[in-house]
Amino acid sequence: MSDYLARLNPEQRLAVETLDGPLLVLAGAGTGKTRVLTTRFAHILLTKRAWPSQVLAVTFTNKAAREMRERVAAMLGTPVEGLWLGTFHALGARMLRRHAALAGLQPGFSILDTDDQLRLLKPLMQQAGLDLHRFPPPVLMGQIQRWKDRGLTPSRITPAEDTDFAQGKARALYAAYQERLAAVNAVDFGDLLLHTTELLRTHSDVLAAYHRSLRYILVDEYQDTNLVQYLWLRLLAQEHRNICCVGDDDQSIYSWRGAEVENILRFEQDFPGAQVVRLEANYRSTTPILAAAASLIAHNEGRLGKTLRAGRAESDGEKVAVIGLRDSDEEARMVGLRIEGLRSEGHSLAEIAILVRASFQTRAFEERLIAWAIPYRVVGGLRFYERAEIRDAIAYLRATLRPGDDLAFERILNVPRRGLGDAALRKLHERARAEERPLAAAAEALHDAGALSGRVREALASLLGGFARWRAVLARDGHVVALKTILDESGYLEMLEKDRSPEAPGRIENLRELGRAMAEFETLEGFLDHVSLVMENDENAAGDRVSLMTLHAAKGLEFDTVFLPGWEEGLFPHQRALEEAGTKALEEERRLAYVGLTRARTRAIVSHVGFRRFYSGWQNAFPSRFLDELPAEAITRSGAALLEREAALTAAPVFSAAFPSSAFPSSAFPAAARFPRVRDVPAEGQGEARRQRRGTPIAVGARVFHQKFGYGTVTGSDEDRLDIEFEKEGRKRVLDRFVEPA
DNA sequence: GTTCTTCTCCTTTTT
DNA sequence: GGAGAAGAAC
Repeated sequence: MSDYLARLNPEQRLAVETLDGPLLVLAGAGTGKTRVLTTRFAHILLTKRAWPSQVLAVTFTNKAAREMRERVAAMLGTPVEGLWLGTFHALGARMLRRHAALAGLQPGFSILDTDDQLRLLKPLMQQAGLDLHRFPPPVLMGQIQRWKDRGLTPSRITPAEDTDFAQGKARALYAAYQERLAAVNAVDFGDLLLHTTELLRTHSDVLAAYHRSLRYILVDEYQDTNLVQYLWLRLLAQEHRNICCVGDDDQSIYSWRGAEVENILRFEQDFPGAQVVRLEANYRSTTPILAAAASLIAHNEGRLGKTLRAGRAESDGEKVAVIGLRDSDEEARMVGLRIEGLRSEGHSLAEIAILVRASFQTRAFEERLIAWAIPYRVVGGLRFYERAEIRDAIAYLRATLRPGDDLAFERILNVPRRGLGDAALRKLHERARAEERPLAAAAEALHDAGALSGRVREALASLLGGFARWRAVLARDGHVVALKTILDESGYLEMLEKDRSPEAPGRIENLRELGRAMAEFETLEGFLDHVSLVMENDENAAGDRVSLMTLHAAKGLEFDTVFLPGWEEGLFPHQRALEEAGTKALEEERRLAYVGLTRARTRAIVSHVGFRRFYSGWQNAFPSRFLDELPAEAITRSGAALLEREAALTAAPVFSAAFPSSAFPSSAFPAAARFPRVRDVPAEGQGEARRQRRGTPIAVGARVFHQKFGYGTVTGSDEDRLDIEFEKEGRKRVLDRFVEPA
């Protein structure tokens, strides 16, 4: 027996050695999921069942892909080339480049970011005569994305599915959007899988070729796949059926991004004859932490069912601490103090994490950690390539490389400011549309025709001249030199150098970093793909620092000590989940709590507060229902009684709509039943004066007078606002106290 | 065309 | 509270 197999427990070994036919590995938190995946991969190669190029291994994050690549290489003792290993999107992009023509694209297509997508969509919506205030482009973009997540091309959408947006205009706009994308030779993230799946569906020869070459399929985090990813996998696996999906239905936390837990729940029906292996021995956490997590998640229905059992020898340990505090400032202080304590006991800061529900919570902790000089890093947030200066630089490169890349051209047309504003852009668009040419070509034509005023003409000439030069530099000296030249000659660098804001030096440094990153690529094309698909922001990655991140970002990580602040109704579970009908959203929140607890190896500290800083003011809060779902024997509670008394003493009878009563089933929270839910704490009561003004309510349809706008008719109302159709001024929304009955 | 002011919004965000 | 967008004023 090879020694890499000997290192596995029996269930892990079964998961590695069951190579023929469909296999679902249900891997609970901390049960060695990554080890199983990488060992299985290496096992396939070492037993010569397939060549590296015949295995498809797919993950969700670049990090997971990188880790798998490294660990497989380590097991084989040699770096492996030619693997189909990567994220869904990276692999989709790779396939799509191979068969671009079949999807109506050229192989050099661009991959758009969110900004670009909206820039493309907006004008289409305007052309359709939509009021962009009533119908915000991001909402439509979201609808289109959801369709793409479900593998729906415009032609597959039925009218019945197109009722949510602007009286059924979404489908047509989606079709127009796809046409525009093709016209500028671009795709968005969703397209990487949508086009590829569509292509495999309709070109049996292409599909057959992949069936011949890809003999084994490995899928990580299967519970997070959406429908189009599922379809893609099923198409690729349908011939040989050697598909192994690893996942945990209890850790499905991305349904809002289109993930369908049903994929994992349905696996045995989708792949008849599938075998299922459960990994239940947890090697990560202590008994109390496991008990707390297990008891919590047991409140969810519709699970595939796993029971984590302690796999560690020294698995006894500290109970989970549940701490109630007065307010969120005190919570931050408590966390900071405890971190200080751990540090002085010699614990490494890198083994400590603060996991929050919503990103705004990080700020309070950051302030505290800064004040006490505790090094920390915020994980997540803006990725490197999402920064404005990086996107600008890339837009310059794209526009240089691809003269037809309208979106890139438009992005930098007036960055830095060169007097080419909206008016000039509109002209370019008109010309471009009339002649069906790219913006840059239209610009050239307009310029040559002498149809522009002096200033605009000069600015445009200089920019177009720049592109011509930069193209030559790119061809002659390569992309790194081209970037430097562009940043210099376009005035972009100068703009940043003149910028006195505190961010400016960092931006310049980011651009240098971009140059360094580019140097690692042979071609600009290769680099551009890398930057939109793979590049991440790993500054601050090194060093002994506390990690601060959202629960979502923490999935897959583990720490000795985990702080879980903000376990309060309305925050966690989040208000939106509470308002939703049914229990689906609430169960996802619970899974998020489960993910949080199971990140901890030896110490978990859960906290909740009575008053939380919220936007400008304060809101009072009540302990999360999840706290009641933790078993008494696995936790120690402190501070809760104090908290309740405090709430009783200070609560005032002001009701706010922010936390509807449905959030607080009185059975679960006696305190909540007795006391009002939410109030503004800042006592000096500025809030009151406003509220008392409610005199005679003004009904819809009433004729009213407004000091500034004159006479009008009320067409609608919302809280203390009235929508009024004014005779002179048109429709406006005003505060009710400024109008009087006419 | 740029700059100042006002209004509006505020969960999570693997690629 | 604070960011970002839209509108008004320059």
